[in-house]
Amino acid sequence: MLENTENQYCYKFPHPSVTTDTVVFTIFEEILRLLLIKRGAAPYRGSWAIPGGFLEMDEDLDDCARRELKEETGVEKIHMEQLYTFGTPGRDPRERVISVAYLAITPYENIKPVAASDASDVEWFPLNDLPTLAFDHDKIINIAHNRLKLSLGYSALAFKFLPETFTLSEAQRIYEIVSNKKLDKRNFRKSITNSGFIEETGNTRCDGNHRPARLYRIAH
Amino acid sequence: MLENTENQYCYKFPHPSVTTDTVVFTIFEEILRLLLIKRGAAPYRGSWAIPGGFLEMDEDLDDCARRELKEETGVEKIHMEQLYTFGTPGRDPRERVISVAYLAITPYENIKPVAASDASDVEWFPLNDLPTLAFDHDKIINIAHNRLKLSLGYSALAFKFLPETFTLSEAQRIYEIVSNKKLDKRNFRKSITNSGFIEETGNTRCDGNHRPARLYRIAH
DNA sequence: TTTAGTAAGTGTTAATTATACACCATGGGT
DNA sequence: ACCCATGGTGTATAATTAACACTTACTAAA
Repeated sequence: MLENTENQYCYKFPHPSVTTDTVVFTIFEEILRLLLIKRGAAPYRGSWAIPGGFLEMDEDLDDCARRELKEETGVEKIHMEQLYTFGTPGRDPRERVISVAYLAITPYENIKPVAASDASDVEWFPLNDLPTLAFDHDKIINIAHNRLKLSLGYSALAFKFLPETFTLSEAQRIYEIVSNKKLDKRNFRKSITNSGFIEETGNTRCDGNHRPARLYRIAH
Repeated sequence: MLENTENQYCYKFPHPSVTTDTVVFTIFEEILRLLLIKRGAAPYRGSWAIPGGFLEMDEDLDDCARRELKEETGVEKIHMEQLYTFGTPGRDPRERVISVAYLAITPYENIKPVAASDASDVEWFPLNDLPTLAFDHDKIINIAHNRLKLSLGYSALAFKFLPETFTLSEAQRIYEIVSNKKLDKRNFRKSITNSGFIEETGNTRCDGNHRPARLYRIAH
């Protein structure tokens, strides 16, 4: 950097902007949904987009993703992981923008999104019924969905959709919805209890006119 | 951007630099190695580092990674994929730098690295015997190695170490070296020929006083 | 209090996939 | 012709995955 006078930051070579953008997934009423904001500022003012914004100079990428998500939607304390970085020239009409995309997952009940900052609205949209999106956000969402499906088997990612305690039937529904495949109840329970991902809490919960279900939590 | 006079690029908000850095793997003499450059300029002048450099304003991230690799080492026409983006503040002493890291794989015979540009030297180093590295490049290499091992089973990545045609014994050696496990010859040949990744060329090659080996190539 | 309804919970068998293991084939070199 | 070195092949067992149906425990309504 060469000088800094009256809010001007000058460099010998041009620098791109860096943003983080986050694809937040949840499941509500048996449907995989994601969190979009309505943009309150240009460009794409009034369009729906995934939440995100510009990196500050003293913050780590992960922190930026969390901060922007919280600022625009109020959402915090959520599972987040880095997904992919998008930087094709022209993807933002203002200037060259490199966007580090994140994948986030939350139980629906855990959060109550509230629009603020650059967002004039926030809403959960079914993944299969999305509005037209700003920038290349459709592409980012596509990659996020692929990652989600791929990781299901190899990781405990699915449990990030569930609250702290949950029943095996609830867990099975998550797997079925994300993978879009029906699973066998007995085989599912066998493999999931043998996986070591989860453990019994010792409690049960009854939510209807039927036998109560045992509650589980993520192990350790 | 606000103005641009005499090679000064000014912005209302500070912008980080963006670089790409590439971890290039090969296998030579049964050892997994990676390509390092000796830095010809500050910071870390004289230290070894993975090749990379600053993003230009009109080029895509993938193109930048290829260009920088070619400029510094002469290496081109090589398999590359995006790995992870590193952006912890302070990782570069000059200014805030976001580095999009790439993973590359090449057959040893395909390329002949030659130092140029900011590199005063280029060399293949055994992964298990690396010098002290500039920046956080040890961390990047670590993540690249993990990705490499993880992807071995699920992808055709291993074949990127091999020339266009290769024998099954050569392929097996790649898998053994990367995973660091000895494999059974018959089981390996069964699984690899059933995987659909490769097909016979119809030719054979003889390189010694023994039966000639059938040659294979990546399918399609 | 009996009955009907609902989701929870449980084992066994068959099919597939992964693992372990040893010898003959084919060429070059002497 | 014989030796050497690597290429190439099949089968039997173990482990894993896939398919499949009934009983249990509770609520609510008759």
